[in-house]
Amino acid sequence: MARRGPQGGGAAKRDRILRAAIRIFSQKGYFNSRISEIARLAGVADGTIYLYFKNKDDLLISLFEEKMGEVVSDVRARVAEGGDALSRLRIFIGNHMDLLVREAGLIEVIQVELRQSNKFMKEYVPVKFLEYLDVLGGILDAGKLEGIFRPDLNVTLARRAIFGALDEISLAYVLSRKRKYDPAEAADEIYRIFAVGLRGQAPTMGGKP
Amino acid sequence: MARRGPQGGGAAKRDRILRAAIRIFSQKGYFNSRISEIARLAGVADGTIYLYFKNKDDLLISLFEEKMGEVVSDVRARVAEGGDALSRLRIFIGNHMDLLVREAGLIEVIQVELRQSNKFMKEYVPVKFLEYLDVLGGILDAGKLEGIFRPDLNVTLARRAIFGALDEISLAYVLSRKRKYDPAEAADEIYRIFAVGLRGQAPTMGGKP
Amino acid sequence: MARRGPQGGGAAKRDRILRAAIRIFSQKGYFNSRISEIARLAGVADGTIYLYFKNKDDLLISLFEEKMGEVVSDVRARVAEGGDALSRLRIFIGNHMDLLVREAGLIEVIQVELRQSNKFMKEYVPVKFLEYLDVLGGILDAGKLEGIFRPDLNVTLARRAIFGALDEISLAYVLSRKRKYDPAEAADEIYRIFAVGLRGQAPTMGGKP
Amino acid sequence: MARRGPQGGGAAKRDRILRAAIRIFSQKGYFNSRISEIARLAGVADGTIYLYFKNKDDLLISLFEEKMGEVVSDVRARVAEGGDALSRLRIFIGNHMDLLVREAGLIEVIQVELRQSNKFMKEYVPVKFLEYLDVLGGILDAGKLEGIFRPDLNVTLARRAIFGALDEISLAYVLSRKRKYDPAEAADEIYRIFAVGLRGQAPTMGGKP
DNA sequence: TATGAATGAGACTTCATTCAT
DNA sequence: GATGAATGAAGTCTCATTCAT
Repeated sequence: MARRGPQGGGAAKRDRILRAAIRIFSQKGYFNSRISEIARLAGVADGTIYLYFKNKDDLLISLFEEKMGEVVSDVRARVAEGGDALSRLRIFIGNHMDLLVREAGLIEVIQVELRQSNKFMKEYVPVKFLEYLDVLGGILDAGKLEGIFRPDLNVTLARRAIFGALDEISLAYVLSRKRKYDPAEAADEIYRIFAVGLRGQAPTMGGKP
Repeated sequence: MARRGPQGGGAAKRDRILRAAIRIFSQKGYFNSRISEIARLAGVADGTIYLYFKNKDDLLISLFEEKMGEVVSDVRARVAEGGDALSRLRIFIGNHMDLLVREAGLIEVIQVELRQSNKFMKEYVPVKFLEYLDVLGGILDAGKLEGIFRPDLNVTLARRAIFGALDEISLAYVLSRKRKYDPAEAADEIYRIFAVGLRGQAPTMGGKP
Repeated sequence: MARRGPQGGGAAKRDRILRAAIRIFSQKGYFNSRISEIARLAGVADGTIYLYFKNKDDLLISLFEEKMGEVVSDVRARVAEGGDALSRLRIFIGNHMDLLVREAGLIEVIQVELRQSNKFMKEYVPVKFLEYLDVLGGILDAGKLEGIFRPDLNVTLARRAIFGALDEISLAYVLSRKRKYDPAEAADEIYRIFAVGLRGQAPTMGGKP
Repeated sequence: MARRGPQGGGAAKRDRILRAAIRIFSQKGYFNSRISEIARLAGVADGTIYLYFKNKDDLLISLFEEKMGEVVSDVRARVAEGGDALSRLRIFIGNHMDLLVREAGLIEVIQVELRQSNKFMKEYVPVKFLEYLDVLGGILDAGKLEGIFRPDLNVTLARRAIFGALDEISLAYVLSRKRKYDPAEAADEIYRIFAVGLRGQAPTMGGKP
């Protein structure tokens, strides 16, 4: 998040580089992306990238943190507009699926690369991602207090489950060329499942359990 | 030294290479793994790997397909033991979380690399992964017929949602050194959420919707 | 007329750059020194250096010639104060070792970089260095005329030998952190060796020659 | 000195690389030499160099230590042939000047690069160079015991002085295209100076001291 | 089959130098 | 004159893959 490199007018150039990186990383993946390609797309010389970012890793991480930071701020504001926990959950889910359209490249990078980075970049903690999860956790906690979700709900697990569901569906959407379903409809279905699922008791099973 | 037959000895060697690849890929990721390191761990020469696999990509894909194939066969057999859709869903979920313990390395590779590969390896269709999803889809379809899940449930989406939830929780488990929760307990919680969530109608929201 | 760069106020800036270059070159060596680092230490912009010097090579050579020029003028004046060749040799040697203290950085640069430059910079002739050697050669020539040194002394070789001895001892002094010996004492010892050595006949050897 | 890289047949290749490095380094200097150029001259691929040496630095240092090691062994054997300290000093000096002819490239590299490396390569101690100085120190110590050199001679300084004289004259020889003097004659002159200089008392100076 | 030394294309990154302001 | 952001050529080193043994 630290602004390295030239100030002022440079900010626009820095942003051009970040956008180019999103585009290239999302198309080819981090390891298959070439700095020279990002530079070309950003309309700068290769070396210029190193005025704004320490190295290729730093470019990826800056992209995560800064762009994800914007996403987090945005979803926070949107969720705050909601009423009870259910309506806020609805907003959160709807917003997530909507991001697929609004911020396609960024989402693709995050989905594919965040896992790699999480696991293989030493010393990298995905702060902004954890904040995003916290927004969801806050909704679930509130829902328990409001009596909307069952009191013994494991929020830590549940928020991961919801995020995982959203993320997987996003990925399927992103990967399939055919775009079989509509993100808004998908948001509805996911909401229905969790709105009910977080509230009630499990039914009894039939047959050999 | 008496040489083993080409089949027997070779098959064992091939498997040693695959196991070594799982170990190294899961620790460092595909792009950070070196063929020479896999060879060393497998106890063969670098060149030997190319007698069994076309190239590094092929090693990863073979690993996906073959090992994932075993996982699919296994879960099919286990699920067949169940009674109604709910009990089979319970088995599926329990089995998935249990894989984290039984097949730790493999799961880590699949979680992290499958996304990359899905997106960036030309011409690769993750057949076995889709079969795994089909097992889940079969359970959901049956549940609808059995009247356990609501009739308008979008199975295509729901199976992705369930898989995503399981996968994300697995990932969190794998990434956290602390192992905050028990896979079996996590399986219970996930089951409760979906068993209920797949059945009922969404409640009405309060506040600004 | 021959003056490069800006006039007046510029001269001070030019000197700041030269001093900074001495400091950086002496610490890191020519090839490991960065123009940007010299600029920072001199308190000017990178580009400013190119207003006063043609390029990095020119900066090094200017440094050699100008600073070495001062050293030569200075030693000439000091030597002129001496009486016979021996006393002038003593002054020359004492002055050289004293330079280690008075002009530490410059000496380090000359010792280490002059060799490189001598050999690898096309078209560079270290004029001032040769003048420095000439001062020494003049003393030896005079000594021969005065009958203090033996008449068949090869002055060309001897002046190199004396310079080499002084230079090597200076280098050892500069390189060792411990500063094992005192430059003034070292000057005494060197003087003793050469004062005697330049005069007499070699003794006969014993054993297998 | 540690033998890295392939064994056996590789030793010849390793040596080809070292010889090529000596040639290129001596012609252009370390920093102006390209790995690709050394590889070409050695008749190997660029990457092959890295099978035998860790990096470019390691190539230079290996060259110093291994080749200098041979020089030290050799001079030790030659000096042991001598009788008293004077005759051994004569051998040492003669051998040093003779190296200029026998091992021209190596000597050039050592003269020019050792200074750089001494000063700027962290953690590098020129062990073999110090051993070479020790051979000279041993001769001087013996000479004092034999009563050939004066008893208050500072051996640490004197051996540096002798080495410096030899080194500087070698450098001048190497640098001058014209080859003004003969190494053997130069050896004679240097020997005469030190054989006398190390023995006697300094004469008194005339004039202003 | 198995080996592993050798290959060489190509990536990241640095940094002297330029030039619009 | 002074600046310093921008340039882009070029070098070191890596590593998947090959092939002679």
